[in-house]
Amino acid sequence: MRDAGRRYIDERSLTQRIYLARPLSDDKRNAILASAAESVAALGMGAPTAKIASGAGVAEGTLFTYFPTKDALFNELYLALKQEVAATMMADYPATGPLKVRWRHVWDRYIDWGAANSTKRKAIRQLTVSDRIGEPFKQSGAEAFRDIYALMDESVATGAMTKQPPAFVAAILEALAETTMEFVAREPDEHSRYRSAGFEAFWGGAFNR
Amino acid sequence: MRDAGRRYIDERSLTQRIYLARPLSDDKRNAILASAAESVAALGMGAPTAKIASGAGVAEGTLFTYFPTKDALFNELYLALKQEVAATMMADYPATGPLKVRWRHVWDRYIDWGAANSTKRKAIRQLTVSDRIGEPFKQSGAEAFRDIYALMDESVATGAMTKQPPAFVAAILEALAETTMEFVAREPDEHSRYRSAGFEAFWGGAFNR
Amino acid sequence: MRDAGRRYIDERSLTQRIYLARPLSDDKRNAILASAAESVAALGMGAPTAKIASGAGVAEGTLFTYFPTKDALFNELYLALKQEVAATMMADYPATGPLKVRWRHVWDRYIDWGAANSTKRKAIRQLTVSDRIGEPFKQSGAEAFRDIYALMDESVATGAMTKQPPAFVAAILEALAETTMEFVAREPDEHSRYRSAGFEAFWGGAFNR
Amino acid sequence: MRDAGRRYIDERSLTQRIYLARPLSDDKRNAILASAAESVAALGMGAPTAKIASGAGVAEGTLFTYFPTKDALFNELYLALKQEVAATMMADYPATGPLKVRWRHVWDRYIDWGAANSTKRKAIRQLTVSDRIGEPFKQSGAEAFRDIYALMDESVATGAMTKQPPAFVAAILEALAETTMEFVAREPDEHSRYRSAGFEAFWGGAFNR
DNA sequence: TATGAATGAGTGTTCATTCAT
DNA sequence: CATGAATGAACACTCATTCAT
Repeated sequence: MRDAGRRYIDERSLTQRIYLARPLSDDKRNAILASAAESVAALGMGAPTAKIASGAGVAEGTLFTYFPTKDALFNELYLALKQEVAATMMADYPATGPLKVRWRHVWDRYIDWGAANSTKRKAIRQLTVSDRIGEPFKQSGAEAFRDIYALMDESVATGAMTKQPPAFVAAILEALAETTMEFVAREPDEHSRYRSAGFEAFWGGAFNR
Repeated sequence: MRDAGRRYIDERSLTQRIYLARPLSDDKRNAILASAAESVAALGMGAPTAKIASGAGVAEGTLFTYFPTKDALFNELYLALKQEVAATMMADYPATGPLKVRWRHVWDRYIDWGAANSTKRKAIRQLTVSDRIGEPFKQSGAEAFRDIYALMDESVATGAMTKQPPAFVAAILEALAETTMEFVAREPDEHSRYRSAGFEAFWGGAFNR
Repeated sequence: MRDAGRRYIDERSLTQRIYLARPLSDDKRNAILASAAESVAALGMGAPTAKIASGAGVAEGTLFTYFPTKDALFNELYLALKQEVAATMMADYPATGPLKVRWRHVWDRYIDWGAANSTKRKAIRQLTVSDRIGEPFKQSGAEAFRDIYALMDESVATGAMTKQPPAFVAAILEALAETTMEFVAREPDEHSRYRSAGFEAFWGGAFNR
Repeated sequence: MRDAGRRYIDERSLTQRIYLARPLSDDKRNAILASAAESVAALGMGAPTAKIASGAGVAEGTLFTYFPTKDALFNELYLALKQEVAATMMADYPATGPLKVRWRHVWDRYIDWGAANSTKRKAIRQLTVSDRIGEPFKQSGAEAFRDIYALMDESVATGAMTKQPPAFVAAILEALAETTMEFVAREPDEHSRYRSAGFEAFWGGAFNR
C-alpha cells in the first residue's frame, strides 16, 4: 500500500536529517505539526486527526500523506518541539564566561520560551507522559538536550551532582523548569521572580555543596 | 471515608418494617479504584471503563453504580491516590528533631512509595496532566500536602525559599521527587543513591544559601 | 420463578375484574400507574422503569412485584386510562332525551376530561401508537367504548353512518375528539368554541345527510 | 432539495487544481431515509441507527455522515414524508371545477397514498407523536399542507367551519384521513367504501350545515 | 497529490430485570 | 413483601484509516 516509512525515518541521522527529493509541501507539513500542537495542548492525546487536519487547513486524508499514522505525527511533533526548545535555549549562548552565567542564560531562555509558548509547553507535556513516544524518538529528543550539557561538560564535574549522570542533572533542570513555568503561567506578573527563584533552586541544588 | 454500612442495620422502628437491600460494598468500590489505577497507568485516560470494570471483577454496569461517570471515577481516584501519598509521607513522622531530618523522612517515604507503587505513580501522573480533574478535587488533593508543609512551617521561613509561597516549595519537592522516582524505576539498584541525590538537590536548592 | 400472571389476568372478566385475596397494596399499584402515565407522557415509551418507580415513591424492584414486565405495566395503564375515559364520558349520562343531546353530553365530557388531564391524554396517545399494547388489551379498551355506543344503538341506525360499522363511528369520534383536545390545549381560552366546533364536525359528518 | 453533485465538477480554474473527493450520494441519503421509515414504522423511535444503516446498505458510521444525529435524521424524515404526502395530494389537482370535487381529489389521493404506503404512514405517525420533531420542522411540514388549503381558500369561507382557523380544518382532515386509512389497512377489500364514508364524514362535518 | 466519503471497531452510558438482603 | 445493588446486552456516536475520485 503506502510506503509508510518513506520519508519518515532517515537512516543517516535523526538530529540532522536530510530531506530527499520530495514533492510534499513543507508548509503543509508544518501547518499540520502546528495544528497538532494546539490540538494536543487543548485535548490531550485524544485529539482527533480530523480536527488537527482542519486546524491546519488541509483535508482529513492529507494528514496521512504527510504522516502515515497518528502516532507517527505525534512522535515527529515531540521531536520537533524538543528541538525547538533546545535551539531556543542555545541561541546567543555565551560560550565563554562564568559557569553560572551560562547556565542562567540557558535557564532564562527556557523559562521565557515556556511563558511565550504555553500551548507548545502543554503539548510537550502531554506527549511526554503519553507512553506513545517511541524510544528512538525519546532518545533523539534527549540528545538535543544532552548536546547542551555537553557544551558545559566541565560544570558537571563540579558540585553536588558530581557523581550523578548528566541525564539526571538534565532531568532535574527540566523538572524544575517545568514547575517554574507552571507558576509563571499562573502568575505572569511574577515572571521574573519565579524565574530567578527556580534558577536558584536548580543552582543551589545541583552545584552547591 | 465512605461508611457504606451506615443504613445497613435498621433500628428505627419495630412496627414499621423498613426493608433493606444489599448495601454498596466498599470492597467493590476499592477494587474499581485499584483497577482504574492500573488501567490508567497502562493505557492513560483512554482506558476503557469496560476494562476497568472487568479488572475489578465487576460487571460493566456496576462501575456506574459506584461512580456516576468515568470522570467522576478518575477524580475520586486522583483524590484517593493523593491522600494515600500524603498519609504515607506522614507515617511515623518525627515531630521533633532537626528540620533536615524531618524533611528527609518525608522525602524518603515519598520516594519509597513511588518505587513500591510504580503503577499508582504512573496513574497519578496521567491524572495530573489530564485536565479532567476538577478544581475542587485538585484543591482537596493539594490540601493533603499543605497539611504536611504546615507541620514544618518554620522551615519555610529559612533559606533560599524564604520569599516564595509554600505552594512553590511543595511543587518543587514534587517535581524533584517525581524525577527521582523515574530514575529509581529505571535503575532499581541505584535506589538509595538517587534518593539521596534527589534529596540533596531539594535541600540544597530550597534551603541553602 | 415468579408467577407473573398470578393476578395480572383474571379469567372471568376484563371489564369487571374481581380481585382475589391479595396482599399487594392498591395504593402502591395505583401510584405506579399514575407515575407511569406521567413518565410516558413526558418521555414516551422509553420512560425508564426506574423513573416510574421513583415517581411512585417505591423502589425499582417493587415495580416488578406489581407488574411482571414493563410491557405489562403499559398494557394495564392503557386499559386503566381507557376505562377512566369511558367512565367519565358516561357519568350523569342522560339516558333519555334527544339523540344529539346525548351525544353532545358524551362529547363534552370527553373534551373536558382531555383538557383537565393533558398528561393522561398524552400518555394514552403514546401507548396507542406504540404497538406494544397487546390485542387483548386493545380489545378490552375498545369494549369500554363500544359499551357506550351500544347504549345509543339506535342512533347509528340513522344518518350518514348508517352503513358503517359502529367501530368506525367510534374511531371517528375519537379522532375528532383528539384533534379538538389538541387545539383546546394550545388555546385554552377557546376551549368551548373548539369543543362546539369539533362536535358539529362530528355530528354533521356522522349523522347528517 | 439537496444538490449533492453541486461541487462535483470543478470548472473554476485550470492553473490552481482543485481536488475533489467522492461527493455525498443522494442515493445513499435516500436509502437511509427509506430504511429509517421502515425501521421507525416497525420499531418506533427506538429503532437502532445500526439497523437503519444496515437496512440502507451502508455502514453504521455512514449514517452519521449524512445526518449528524439520530434526531436530525428523524426530523428530515418527517419533513420528507410530509412533503411527499403533500405532493401526492396535489398531483393532477383539478384547479377548476366544483369545490367538493377538488376536495375529493385531494382526499382520495391521500387515502390511496396511505393504503399503498402503510410503512410510511406508520412512520409519520410515530414521528408526529414523538415530541422529537423540532418546531421548525413541524412548521415546514405544516406549510406543505397549508399550501394546499390556500389553493382552496374560498372553500374555507363556506359552511360549518367558517369561523374556524384553517389549521383546524386541516387537522380534522388529517385525523379523519388517518382513521380512514387505518380501516382501509385492516379491511383492504373495503378500500373504496371506507374512502367514501370517510370523505362524507369530512365533507358533512366541515362544510354542510 | 489532495480530497473527503466510507468504514466498522470501540466507547461511555442506560436500563429492564434479577436476586441477595 | 420491599429494597436497591448487580448485571450485561444494547445503543448513539466517534474516529483512525482507506480509497475512489
